[in-house]
Amino acid sequence: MDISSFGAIESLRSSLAKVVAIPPTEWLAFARMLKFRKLRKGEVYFRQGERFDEIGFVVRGLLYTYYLDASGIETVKYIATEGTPVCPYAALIQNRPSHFSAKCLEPTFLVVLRYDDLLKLYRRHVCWVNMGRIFAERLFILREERERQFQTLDAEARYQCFVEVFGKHLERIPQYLIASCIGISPVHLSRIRQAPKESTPHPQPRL
Amino acid sequence: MDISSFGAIESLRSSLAKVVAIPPTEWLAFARMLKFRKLRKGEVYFRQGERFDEIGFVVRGLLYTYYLDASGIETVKYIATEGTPVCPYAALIQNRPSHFSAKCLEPTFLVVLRYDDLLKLYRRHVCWVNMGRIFAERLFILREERERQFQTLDAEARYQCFVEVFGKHLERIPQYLIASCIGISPVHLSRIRQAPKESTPHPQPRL
DNA sequence: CTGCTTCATTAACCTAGGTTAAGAGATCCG
DNA sequence: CGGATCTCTTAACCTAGGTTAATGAAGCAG
Repeated sequence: MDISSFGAIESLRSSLAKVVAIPPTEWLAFARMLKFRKLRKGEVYFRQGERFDEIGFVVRGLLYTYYLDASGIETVKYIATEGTPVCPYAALIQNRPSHFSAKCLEPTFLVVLRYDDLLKLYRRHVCWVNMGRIFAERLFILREERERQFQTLDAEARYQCFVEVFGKHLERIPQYLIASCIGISPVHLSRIRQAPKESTPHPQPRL
Repeated sequence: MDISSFGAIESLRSSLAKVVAIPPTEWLAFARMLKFRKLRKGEVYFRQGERFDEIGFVVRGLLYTYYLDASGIETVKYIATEGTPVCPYAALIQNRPSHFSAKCLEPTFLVVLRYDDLLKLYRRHVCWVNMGRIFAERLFILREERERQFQTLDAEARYQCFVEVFGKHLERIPQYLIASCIGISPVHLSRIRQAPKESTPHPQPRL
């Protein structure tokens, strides 16, 4: 555990405390379970088809998760930014190999909790079960919303949604990965960005 | 509570007992909270844009959930069959109006629990929090899988997935709703069913 | 039985978005 | 500095799937 870990744990503590109240002893037990990972740009954090038993929280850096098809083509599943968890959650729950991979877009620092340890926490104290429930609920909401976008929106509207969510990080993510993430070709995304059909005739960009 | 309710509660009990162990007193408290709904074919169970505070379990019958767009066009979100829950879960969690509606395809009988009561159960006993967590996890897995299908599969492959999940109920669901549910036009679904491009040259249908 | 309505099929035509390919800036590196 | 390598853009062309519309089958009311 290097010196930078302390700040990371503190920031994690304050964001978890907003979700449920955690008694001090529980917090200590939790903090003792945490580990850390430093990953280089381009490094794979976990791999499709393999078992993986960690939940990572992004402290610094940026990752993307992706499906790999039979011919080796990557399809971006989602982007993980600072403050968000990154793990093959469905695979952990079901104790199966992950059906997607995760790779760093930047040098990345993660705080990690083993899934085994999370299960131990569930048995220790209700607060962790509530935490787990609330996290699962939030992930559910995220997935349902994205499902809705794919089912009901066209390419341009999906791009607008992407910008709403990842606007602050747009310049850190290559455009061809954004395209893949919203399910279109990089060529088409370029067209969209070039000539947005003005739905609401939006005000001039302020200088 | 009519006579048919007892069988319904018993079947609910046995399916919940498979998820977590429920102490007898807790089961009683739960059972006392349950209510029942009988809906006619075509009747709307809950409506997009309105608050709704029940979780329904389908005992008998069939419903579909759907988004309604600005021009009044329905897009089928999903199908709820016997033994599955039906509720605007994201809306309940966030205490907001539902962003989709639910309508019966057949005369339907539901066992219902008020969301308020579920929150009370969470405060009563850990078993309910675990139940809530596990339900949220399962719903998450379902939504994530469907998101993946929309992002990575073409129309025909999505139809195959639909058949895998709802095969037993295919004949109860009109084809144009199936088409909408997998995000294609009814015309195209008809084309797919007419001429499936043989991926694996499947064996002759046995007689 | 007849007429009405609802759903599936089929064909003709159309469009959103994919594919391929050819530059043009960047960025990096020797 | 000059070349590689990446990424984005643009244009030409192509295709999966949408739209419209006509026809037919099946259910149902009277």
